[in-house]
Amino acid sequence: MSPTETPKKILEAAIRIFAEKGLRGARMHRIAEAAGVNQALLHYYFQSKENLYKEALFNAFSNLIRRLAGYLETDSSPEEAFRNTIHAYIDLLQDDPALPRLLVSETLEGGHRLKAVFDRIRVETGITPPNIIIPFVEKGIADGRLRPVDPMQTTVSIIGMCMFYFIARPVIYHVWGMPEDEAAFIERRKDAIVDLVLHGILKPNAETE
Amino acid sequence: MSPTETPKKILEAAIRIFAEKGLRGARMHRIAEAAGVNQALLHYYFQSKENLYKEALFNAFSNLIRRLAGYLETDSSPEEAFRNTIHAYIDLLQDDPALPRLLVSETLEGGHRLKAVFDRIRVETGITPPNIIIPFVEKGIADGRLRPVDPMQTTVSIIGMCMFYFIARPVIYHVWGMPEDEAAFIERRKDAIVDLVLHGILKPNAETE
DNA sequence: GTCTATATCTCGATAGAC
DNA sequence: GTCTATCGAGATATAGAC
Repeated sequence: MSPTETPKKILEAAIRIFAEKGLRGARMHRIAEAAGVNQALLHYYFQSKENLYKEALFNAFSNLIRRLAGYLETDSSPEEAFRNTIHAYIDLLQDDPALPRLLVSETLEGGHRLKAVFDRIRVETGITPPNIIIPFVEKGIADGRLRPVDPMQTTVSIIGMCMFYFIARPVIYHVWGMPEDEAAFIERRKDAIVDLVLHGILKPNAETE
Repeated sequence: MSPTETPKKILEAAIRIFAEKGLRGARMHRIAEAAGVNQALLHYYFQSKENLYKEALFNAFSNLIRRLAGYLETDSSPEEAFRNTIHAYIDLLQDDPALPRLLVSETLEGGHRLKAVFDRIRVETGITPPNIIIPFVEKGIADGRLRPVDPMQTTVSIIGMCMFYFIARPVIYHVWGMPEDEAAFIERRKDAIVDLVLHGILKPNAETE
């Protein structure tokens, strides 16, 4: 295979395995196996497990942030902006189940590596990840279409509702049973979040417009 | 020390360390150290790390569920019921930071042990954990005070908003800075969730009553 | 019941041939 | 660049004295 393919394959396998098992649960020989290469090559290209993990985090998240920022270049109404944001967020998480798992397992480790990753994303792309939503809330309040809610708390609530499903999925399925059709379940999840958020923060007289 | 004290101290230390480091990150000798006992005693009382972990999960969660069920024995208005539930939930998580970390780290491991724990809680206490919220939603809809929302989706949203803060705390603090006063921050978090939920699901004409 | 000492195993990392 | 072979650290678990 072409020489530059090997580190790429290692990185892809690493993202998958780290997402599945977490930093401490992941095994270097499993990553090598998944990438179809020898274990010694992981160290040849990435030196240590720690460093491979950091590279995996950066790759996974810079990808997400870039794609999310693309969805949000819109100056439509608050209704449309929130609907689009929530749909985009859930679609991205659904496309790539590694992301919420990586985020959560790294957060449990203390989050300091994620801090470095966000800083690197900010430097390389100019985007400050969670500040994607806040301007929409502030603008909506200034325009008098949203009630005067706390923009930051609203952001945490929206991201929390979107992510929590992907984090707690095994537990949710155990409690209420595995849905017959998971795609349909996720569509209902989107609608429920959009419904709750719009009724929750739009000014009542603006809701029907 | 009294003989029955030792396993109790081990269990308390185990809950703390497993919550901090996760199953794979936790070290038996650290648990022994935190409990102030010899490492061999962990195996004397609990046989294996796996078994100690299961006992830790059961103890932590049966405690939470019992306390939460206590808060909810009320037949007040939907406004009060939701306010009380959200406040109670966040208070419990704040009192015991181990809980959300245990929940999440176990979910990342696949959640099958948590499944067994929930089953055991149901058998021993008669409570089905997440079904605590659903009856309130159903009753509110039947009474015509809530919009016809999906009770299960609403439950997932509420629990998600409450738990997500405790899961993502290190990341939130990195992005927006550590709050000067965390207790005040958490109070604002409660108010924001109550505000969003009540405006989000109460029937408009019922909101002002 | 509680301790010390140690067996056994697994993993990350590296040396060195090709 | 890629492989085989292996080192050495650190982990769980147990044997056996007290």
